Amino acid sequence: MEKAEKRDAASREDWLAAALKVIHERGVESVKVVALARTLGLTSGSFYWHFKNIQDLLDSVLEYWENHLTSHIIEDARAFEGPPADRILALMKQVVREGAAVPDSSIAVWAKSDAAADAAYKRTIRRRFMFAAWMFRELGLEAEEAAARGRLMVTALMGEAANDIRSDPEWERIIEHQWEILVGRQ
Amino acid sequence: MEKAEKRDAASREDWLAAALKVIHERGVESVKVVALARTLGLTSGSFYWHFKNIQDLLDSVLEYWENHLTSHIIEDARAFEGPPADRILALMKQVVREGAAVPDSSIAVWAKSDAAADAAYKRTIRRRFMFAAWMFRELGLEAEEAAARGRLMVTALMGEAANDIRSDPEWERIIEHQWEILVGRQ
DNA sequence: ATGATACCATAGACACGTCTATGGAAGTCC
DNA sequence: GGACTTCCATAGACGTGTCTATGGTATCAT
Repeated sequence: MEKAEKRDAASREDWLAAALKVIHERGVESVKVVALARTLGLTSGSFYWHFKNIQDLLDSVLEYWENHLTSHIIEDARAFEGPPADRILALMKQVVREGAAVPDSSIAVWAKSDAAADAAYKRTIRRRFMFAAWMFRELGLEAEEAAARGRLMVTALMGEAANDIRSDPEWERIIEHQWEILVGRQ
Repeated sequence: MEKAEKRDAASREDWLAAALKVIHERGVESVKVVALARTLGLTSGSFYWHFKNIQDLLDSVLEYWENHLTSHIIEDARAFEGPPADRILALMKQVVREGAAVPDSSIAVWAKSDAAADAAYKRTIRRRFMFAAWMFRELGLEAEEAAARGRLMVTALMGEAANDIRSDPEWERIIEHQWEILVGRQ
C-alpha cells in the first residue's frame, strides 16, 4: 500500500512535469494527452488512470507550479545569512539562474481564460510582492518605499524572464546593475 | 480596382484584429478559423480567400502587432514636448493605459515555438530597450547607466502588464512611484 | 449586358484529439 | 495460490478543426 502510493505519486508527477514543460513552451492549449504520453513513453490509457480528464491535469499543474517555482525561492531567501542588500541580489540571481519566472508568461495567458489559473496566478504575484517588500524594509526603508521598490524588482524580473535574459551571456552584470539601482543610494 | 483593394484590406484587417485578440486572451493555439469566422459573422470559406492557411494568418498578425502596439508609442514619446523626465512618465502611463504591453506574454510564449514570432519579439524588445535608453540619456545620464535604467523600466512595464496592473485603481500612483525610483535622485 | 473580379456560403474529405471500455501484466496481501 | 490493487496497452466511438471544391452574389469596367 505504501509502496503503491509512492509509485503512483511518482508517475503522476511525471505527467505534471511534462505538462508544465509543454505549457511554458507552447501554451496551455498545446497540452494534449497523446503527445504527453509519447514523451513519457506511455499511452493515453495510463493518463486516464491518473487523471479524470485534461482539466483535472491542469488543475493539478497549477498547484505544482505554485509550490515548486515560487515557494522554495522565498524559503531560500528567508534563510539567507548576510546583509539584507546581498539577500536581494542573491534572490535576483537565483530567479534568473533557475528560470523560476520563465513559465510566468504562459500562466498569465492561461489565467485570462481560466478562473483557477487566475486565482493561483494572482495569489503567487501577491506573495512575491509581499516578500519583496519585506526584503526592502530590511534595508531600512519605510513601508511604502519598500513596497514600491520590491514591486519594481518583481515585475522587472518577470519581464526579464519573458525576454529570456538567461540566454544573454552578460545577464549577471545586467542584474547587478539593476540591483544597484533598486537598492540604490537614495 | 482601387476600391476593391481597399475593401480587401479592410476585411483582411478584421481577421487580423480578431486573431490578435484571441492570441492575447487564450494563446496562439486557440486561433481557430471557424471560431474567428463566428465572431466576424462569416464562415471559413471567407478565411481561405484572404489567407493561404493558418500559418499565413499568424505571420501577418506578427507584422500587425509589431506596427500597431510598439511603433506608435515610440512615435508619441519622440514627439513629446517637455522635460525628458516628464516624457518618461508620459510614456509609462500611456503603455499602461493603452495596454500596449498586454499581448506581450502571449507573443513571448508563441516565440518559443515559432521562429518568425521569436524574431519579431526580439526585434521589438530591442527597439524598446534602445528607445528607453535614449530617453534616460536625455536626462543627462551616461550611456551605461541610461541603458540599465531604461531596461529596468521596459521589463518592469512588461511585468506589470502581465500582472494586469490596469485593473488596479491605484495604478497611476504605483507607476508614478516607480518613475521616481527610475528617474531618481542619484 | 457581358465579362471580370472580389467576396462569401455550403458541403464534405480528412486529420487530429478526447475519452471510454476492456483486458493484461506485475506486485501485494492473506 | 487466489483475490485484490496498481499501472498501462489497445481499440474504437465521437467530436472538433483544417482545408478544398464549388458555386452564388454584388460591383465595376467596357
